[in-house]
Amino acid sequence: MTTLKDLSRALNLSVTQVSRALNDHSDVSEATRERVKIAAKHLNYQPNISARRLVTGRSGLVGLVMSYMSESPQDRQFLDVVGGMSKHFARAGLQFVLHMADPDEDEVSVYRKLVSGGGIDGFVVLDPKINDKRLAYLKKAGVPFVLHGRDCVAPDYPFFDIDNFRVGYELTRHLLEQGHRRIAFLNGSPGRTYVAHRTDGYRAALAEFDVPFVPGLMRNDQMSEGFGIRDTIRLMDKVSQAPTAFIAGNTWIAKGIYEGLRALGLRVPQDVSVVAHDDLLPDVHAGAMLPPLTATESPLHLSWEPLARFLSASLAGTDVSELQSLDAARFVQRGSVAPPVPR
Amino acid sequence: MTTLKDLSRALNLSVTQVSRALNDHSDVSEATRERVKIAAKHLNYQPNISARRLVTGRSGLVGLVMSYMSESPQDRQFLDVVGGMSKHFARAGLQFVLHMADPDEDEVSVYRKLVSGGGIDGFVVLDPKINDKRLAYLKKAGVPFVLHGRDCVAPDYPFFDIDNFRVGYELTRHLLEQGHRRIAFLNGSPGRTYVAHRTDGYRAALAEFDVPFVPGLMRNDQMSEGFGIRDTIRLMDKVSQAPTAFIAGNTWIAKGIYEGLRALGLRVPQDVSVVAHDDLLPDVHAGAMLPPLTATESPLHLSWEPLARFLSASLAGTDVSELQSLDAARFVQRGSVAPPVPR
DNA sequence: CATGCCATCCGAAACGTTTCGGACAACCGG
DNA sequence: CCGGTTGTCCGAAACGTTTCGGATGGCATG
Repeated sequence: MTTLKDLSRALNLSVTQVSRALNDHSDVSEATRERVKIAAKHLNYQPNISARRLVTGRSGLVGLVMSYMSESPQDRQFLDVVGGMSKHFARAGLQFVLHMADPDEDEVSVYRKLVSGGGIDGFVVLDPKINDKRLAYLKKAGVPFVLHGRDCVAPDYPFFDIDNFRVGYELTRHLLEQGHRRIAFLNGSPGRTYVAHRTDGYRAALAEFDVPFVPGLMRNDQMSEGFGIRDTIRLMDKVSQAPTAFIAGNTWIAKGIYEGLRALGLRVPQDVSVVAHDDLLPDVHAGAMLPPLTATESPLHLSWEPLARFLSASLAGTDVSELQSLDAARFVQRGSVAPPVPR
Repeated sequence: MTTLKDLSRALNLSVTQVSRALNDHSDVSEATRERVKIAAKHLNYQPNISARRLVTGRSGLVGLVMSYMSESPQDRQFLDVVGGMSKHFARAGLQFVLHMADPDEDEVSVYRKLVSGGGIDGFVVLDPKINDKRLAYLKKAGVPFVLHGRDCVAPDYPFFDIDNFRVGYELTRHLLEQGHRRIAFLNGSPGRTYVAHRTDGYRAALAEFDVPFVPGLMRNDQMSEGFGIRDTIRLMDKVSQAPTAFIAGNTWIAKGIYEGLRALGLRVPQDVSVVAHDDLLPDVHAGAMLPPLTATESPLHLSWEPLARFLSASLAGTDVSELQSLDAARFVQRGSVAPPVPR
């Protein structure tokens, strides 16, 4: 293993200057900086993390904590999430530590342990809940993190999110404009912030059209095809109050809705309209469904790069204001919406 | 943060003795050991792992390098693999670093880079190829690793493998005993060691029954349903030389074979017999197929725990001989095999 | 020519731990 | 009483990095 001392010997420089050259400090001439960097590459020098961490507070390690819920539909996104993060952190020179927590272990204590004993510089936090305990801890402890999603409208930490209020609003409004008044929303798991944001958008659009909010039309469950099938049938069974249109939280749910409706002998969009939010997941394409599904779309796989970038920049001291991104989903009209049939 | 120095001051002892007391070394009296441990707990002492790692040369980090092949069917195992590893390493007090390599980057150089910083203590290596360059490098560099699979019959490194020779042998032999003589084998990707081992078992069984090996009946491709469908149809199309039985490398392939045969109007097992190796993957259950699939079974998800255990034990200095495990797959007879129909 | 400034460099300390080599006393057998 | 053993202890070095405080020489300014 090559150390700074080896380099300094080889270059006839002090250890100090070599270190400063490699870390792009100010008081080292351009010529020697070049010389040092070339030699470092040539001798295949890699800084010793432990030594660096001992003297600075930093380890060059970033973490992602997940809890293992076997067989949940999210699992299919897992490669995308973890692979994407890892790849981008590797490029930023950070090592990506994946910690799979025991499901019965307290979430916060996992973070605490990793911070105090494991020396992890910062975290990527996914899937925020309302009043998220992890966020509360990380904020209080002053540990850097980046969030996929948001806690509130204007947080003071780095985040990457899409405008889920608008997603809810636009999908609902589109249906309202076509004349629908009983609109069911098969949303995601309760307690998630993005689900709440979409609900807010939904209610805002209803309010604009003076349509009362009917709690029974808002369904919350883990996003899956099964949820779509089940709740479609349950909702359509209440004949007199059955919805004329459905909003699906993602394309898996939408696929379930399609199947549920087909099972009931109903056609999309002639009998019932359907719209969805489309994360552009690898396995279900809204445009390839029959009929093609009208949706707001926003590729989930584009999240990992900015998340990784934001966290490494945050560790490097970049101001929070530059590390916040709120994307708007794109509304794509296809063939799954028609005016409601009168009953 | 309390350090050893703080403790030594408070206890009126040397730093050395405090360290030795806490680490249960021999030459410290029982009395002071107690005294030290109580004080440590009282002052809430946490050893600084960076300092410890600096002096011991260990980082406490273990790595898994994967290359990102988007959309390959392996992706569905990814959560299982990575999640399982992470969980078990966390229990062993090791941090699990996942490195997603750029597909165009040289495999070996990735390892070299990770090793040379004193960064990573050891690796888990998956999916060994014949003449695997990663193994060659790790062996030469003296970096600890554990392999899922084997290089050769009796390697000198820790590994966890199942007896793939026997898998090939038993499945083939079972079909031979039922009278089959033209047996197709839809195996895995070429170049993998386990694929070669299964092929060897297949050939050994054929030889015992004096059945010549027909190269055209051995098909190698990435394990997927599509492979099963395609090659079943291609093989059955050569009417006069069509196989009377199929061996599938895993249950995805088997599912493809079932579908291919159904598409051709052929029944299992009346017209064609099928057997497979079953990794007990989460999404396709051999016993739940129609007809239930006769298979050798060996749960893949039981691999991760021993792999993690072997690697951490290897790092702790346990002898290699105790860190090698070769499991036999269990042969389960179900309803997918019948004697061949005479043509 | 004296002064100050700038660019470039270096020695040494520091981070907190483990461990090597030795010190000191007490005790034992001869 | 002596040599050796045993049970406790300690000082100091080492791990590889960053960084503080200064050192040196060249150059322009007055």
